[in-house]
Amino acid sequence: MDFDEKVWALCRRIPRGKVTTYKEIALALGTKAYRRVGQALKRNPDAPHAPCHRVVASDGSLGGYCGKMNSWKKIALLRKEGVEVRKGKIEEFEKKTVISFSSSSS
DNA sequence: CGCTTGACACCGT
DNA sequence: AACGGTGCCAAGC
Repeated sequence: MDFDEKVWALCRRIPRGKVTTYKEIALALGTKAYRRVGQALKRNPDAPHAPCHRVVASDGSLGGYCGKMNSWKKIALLRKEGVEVRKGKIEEFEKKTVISFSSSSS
């Protein structure tokens, strides 16, 4: 289980309608390399299996996974999940940011 | 081995 | 509030 794999694993653990920050993920893995998390998702070999779009920046913004592209389709998808996005920012971000989504399931 | 870069984060101005 | 600079950890050149 590499660091990156853990990241994708966490992403898949994120409940629908909720999001998490790179920071929390990194800390959850026991590190301070927020950037490593982002790169891990970027390299994401399991893209369709890892809802990286549920991972946002600490500001509540989409970050860079699509916020700079015209791939706002993902944003629309987030809204369908229950995550309201305003101008590229998460509504009620602080309330949707799930931290200890942990591995209690299964 | 050392410098630079990177889907970030935080403090200071 | 927006912009700039610095810190974090790892990978690439």
